[in-house]
Amino acid sequence: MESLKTITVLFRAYNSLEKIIRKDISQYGLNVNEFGVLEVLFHRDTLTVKEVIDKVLAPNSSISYTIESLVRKSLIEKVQSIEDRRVFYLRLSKKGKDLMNKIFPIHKNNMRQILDVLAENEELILQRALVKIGKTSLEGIEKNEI
Amino acid sequence: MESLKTITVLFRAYNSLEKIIRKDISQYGLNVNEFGVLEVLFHRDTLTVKEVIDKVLAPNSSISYTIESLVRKSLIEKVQSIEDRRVFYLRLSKKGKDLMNKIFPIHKNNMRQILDVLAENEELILQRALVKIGKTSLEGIEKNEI
DNA sequence: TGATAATATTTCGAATTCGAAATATAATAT
DNA sequence: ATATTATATTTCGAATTCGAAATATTATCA
Repeated sequence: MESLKTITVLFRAYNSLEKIIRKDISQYGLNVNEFGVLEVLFHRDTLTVKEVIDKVLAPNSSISYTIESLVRKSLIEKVQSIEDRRVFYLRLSKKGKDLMNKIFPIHKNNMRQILDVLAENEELILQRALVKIGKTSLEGIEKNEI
Repeated sequence: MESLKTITVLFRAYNSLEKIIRKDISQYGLNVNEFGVLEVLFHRDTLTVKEVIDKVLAPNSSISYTIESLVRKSLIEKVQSIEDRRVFYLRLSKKGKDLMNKIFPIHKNNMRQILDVLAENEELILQRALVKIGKTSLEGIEKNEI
């Protein structure tokens, strides 16, 4: 392959999805990063700040701000680790869980509706390809190569 | 399919690519939107503001700001249409062309290096799938359905 | 032990990006 | 021809996001 069409369509797909999500969740007073953090905690229960940062892939300063904001809104709880006091554990509060139990199914429905233009097999290949790209570029970032 | 894994990996892939691009082009004093606009004009010669907005998929206010900034940097030229004076045409200046002729091949190389983890066939399927997703979600945005 | 390096997280000011409303112009309908 | 609607673009203030440096704590090593 020669062109960057893949990058172009990836960016376009991302941007339109993001636009939908942004609009969808703004009615609950959430922005995209906030929703991302909530979603990660919704599925994984307790995580450290670092783990959340690694999953969401946004800069640590942004996530730090986001977490602050979610704590202020009482949607998550933040507890300092006793063994290693650099570390803070995060988890959804009752309020946060309730919100996500309400929002997430709707969100999931919206997203699945879009994804269902793909055949099951197609979606699987898409997933695998995206994972590969994600991994490869992450390596580039870490090794500072690119 | 049931889960939203596809969305997750799409967002991760996007975020790591964006991080690389951001870093890559910041050495030329450009941000991602600026580069996006330059890239579009690099390939299409003359476009209106609206056409650029539709291609980049960022909010018109953001692109307006970006265009302003590129004009200030003398990287693009902006000319009002005579037939329809609501419309402004955009194109790269000499300086902008020179910059892109220098930057783009490097950028392309970096991106292709990442994409080349995929087999040709895999990349083609990825492209098609992403186009479908992009289109479907765009329809959702326009019809205000989701 | 004390110094140095590594890791986790936050702070800070600047830059970017956003959505909504405003402006400018053109197209359509009455 | 005038009013209304539609389209293209910008303005504006607020919110978000960024990168770099700072802080806090732990691990390593001389």
